[in-house]
Amino acid sequence: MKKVFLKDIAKKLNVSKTAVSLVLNNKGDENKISQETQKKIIDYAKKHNYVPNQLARGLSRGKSETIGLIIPNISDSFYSKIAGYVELKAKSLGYTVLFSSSSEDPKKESELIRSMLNRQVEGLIIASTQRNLKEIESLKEDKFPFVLIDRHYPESETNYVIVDNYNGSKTVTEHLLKLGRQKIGFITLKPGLEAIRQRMLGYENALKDFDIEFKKELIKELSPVNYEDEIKLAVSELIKFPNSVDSIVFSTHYLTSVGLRELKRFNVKVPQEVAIVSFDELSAFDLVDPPITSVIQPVKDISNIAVEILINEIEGMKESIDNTRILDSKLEIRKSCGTF
Amino acid sequence: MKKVFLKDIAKKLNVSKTAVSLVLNNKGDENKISQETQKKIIDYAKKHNYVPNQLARGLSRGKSETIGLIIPNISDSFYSKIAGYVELKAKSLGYTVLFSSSSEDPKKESELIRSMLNRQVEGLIIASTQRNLKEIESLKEDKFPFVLIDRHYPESETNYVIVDNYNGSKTVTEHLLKLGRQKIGFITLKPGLEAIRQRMLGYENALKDFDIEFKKELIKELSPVNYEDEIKLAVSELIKFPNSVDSIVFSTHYLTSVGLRELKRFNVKVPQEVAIVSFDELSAFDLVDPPITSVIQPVKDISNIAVEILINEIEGMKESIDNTRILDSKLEIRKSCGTF
DNA sequence: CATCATAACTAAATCGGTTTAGTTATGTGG
DNA sequence: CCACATAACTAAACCGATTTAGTTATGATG
Repeated sequence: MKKVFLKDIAKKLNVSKTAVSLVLNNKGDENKISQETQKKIIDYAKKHNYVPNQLARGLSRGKSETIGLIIPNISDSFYSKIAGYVELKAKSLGYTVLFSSSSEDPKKESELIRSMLNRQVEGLIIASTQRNLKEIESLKEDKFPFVLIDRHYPESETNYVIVDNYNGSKTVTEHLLKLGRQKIGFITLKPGLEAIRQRMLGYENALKDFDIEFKKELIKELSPVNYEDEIKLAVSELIKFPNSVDSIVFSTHYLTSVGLRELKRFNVKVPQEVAIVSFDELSAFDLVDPPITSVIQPVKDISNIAVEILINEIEGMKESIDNTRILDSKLEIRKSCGTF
Repeated sequence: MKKVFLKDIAKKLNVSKTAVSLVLNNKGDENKISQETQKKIIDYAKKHNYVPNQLARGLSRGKSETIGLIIPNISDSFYSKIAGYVELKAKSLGYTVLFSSSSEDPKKESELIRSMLNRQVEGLIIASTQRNLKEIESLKEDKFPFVLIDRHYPESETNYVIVDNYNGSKTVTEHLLKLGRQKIGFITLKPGLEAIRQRMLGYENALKDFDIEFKKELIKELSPVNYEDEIKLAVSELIKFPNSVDSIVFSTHYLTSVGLRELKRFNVKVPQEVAIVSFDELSAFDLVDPPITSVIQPVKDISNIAVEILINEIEGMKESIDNTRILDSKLEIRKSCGTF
């Protein structure tokens, strides 16, 4: 089964490449190609399974019907869900998605942005490392369509779709406080990320509202590079004297998993001795022992809205929709923080 | 910051496009471009941040340094992990990966294959719906490089990397038998997939080896489209009289999650009343109540080997490595099947 | 009947690279 | 000093589409 090209069709049917191209791009009518000719072309193309070479198409049109999605890590369930929904939504609007993982490395991220631009993507959705302000600003300058998700640059005015990290974190911390917990630890990544900073702030202000003294020792900030090890130390320090926390807030699902594994290894009873809650969840968190109270992020909404904003902008319907969104998260109460 | 093109560089430096192209592709020496000229070009390109347009490059070379990965669903943690490892490995070998999800739809899958070919991918890694034999055969005919992963077409001779589903399933079933379980249910998807068929066969033969009568009623085959609902019925039928199973083998991690959720809703004690085991696991399965005994698939190996085979073939080092692999899975024993 | 509009097309430029098949200038051996 | 090799380049074709700026034939209009 040989590949057919535009010129093959043209030659076989004794028409010009132009005619074939126009017809197959649904521009036959507006260019007054006769119905017979159109039918002839379409039939032939169908019969021979013609599909245009996207590279040639993209090159000559300067377009590609493709958007890029840059995320820190496709293996992380949070981002893989986003990728799934973005792909679905984009496809429904006629776009293909190019994924790539930055591995939380700003340099790689900026390479990816460039590489995607070379591939003529028409827009980008980026869950940024948040250490590429320059690159982002330059996209903005070039008026290149993009939407930040999950993480944004508060110092720069861009499209973004994020969740309300502050309130999500505050709410879940308050939940612990209402249940009578007083010594609440907080395990998080070093706040290079605004999202993480907001989660920390939410935690702090919840304490404040309950007139509980904020203690620096109860906050454990892990370096993003090898937190696997650090978290073990962090957990053990929190549960021991003099900290002896009665509960821990974990700022990502991954930290929660690893942390809980540690708590179990130390034979700490959860939630009796130490209650835990998680910002963001894993699909099995309701099955875990104990089921983990989590702040659930509206993954589907984030994805859909981001794609909508982006394609809206690509297709030039300026300003027609709200292009900065802060979505609410949902507190799913389970047994890991005890009950009323 | 304006984009620079090849011809801009050529014009500015008073050399030909050819020279620039050759030099930037590391073919300066073999084409006897003088060192000065080379340096001049390289310096200018670096200073002005030149990056070649991949579409143009791909179009003219008929290559793209890109491979395609087609999986059923990027949101599924099994496939998202594969995607992550494939991306990593491919990048380390100089290739970019184009992902896409087929949603388990053969028609979509065959569209994706075509669409990827149009994008000039140089090879494909496919976790096929296994209902596209024709498409696969035609790839083979065209001598287009591809590797099947996770699912292969036993009736067709191709490259593939899969796990030993039969033995994995047999082993885990035997494990239940050794623990004295006798009425073992099996919940699976309708075996359109060879992998699933093998898992079922493993289960059956384990029973046979233990002289336990194989009962059709204990096997529940769900339709892949709305198993969410069907599984609830399946679980309830299995645990009730006259089936009253003492254990269940779930054939995918997703079925395990949903199934366990159902068991809990029925207040069935796991593993005391019904032991469960899972083929394939979720990252939190060790934290679940009870921790779930699982057959763990070597996701990283699958990915790495598939990429190696593929790129080996793309780069024409024919036959130098073994191109059909059946990898062993690992039985991770946890508490969901009771203990010795 | 000359003019103009319109229908129905097409030739050729273009996108931004790669690659083939030269060309020119210089040096070397006989 | 001529023939030839070699170094150091370059013009132009090409990849497979899209798109601009025409062209031709026909029919209507005044």
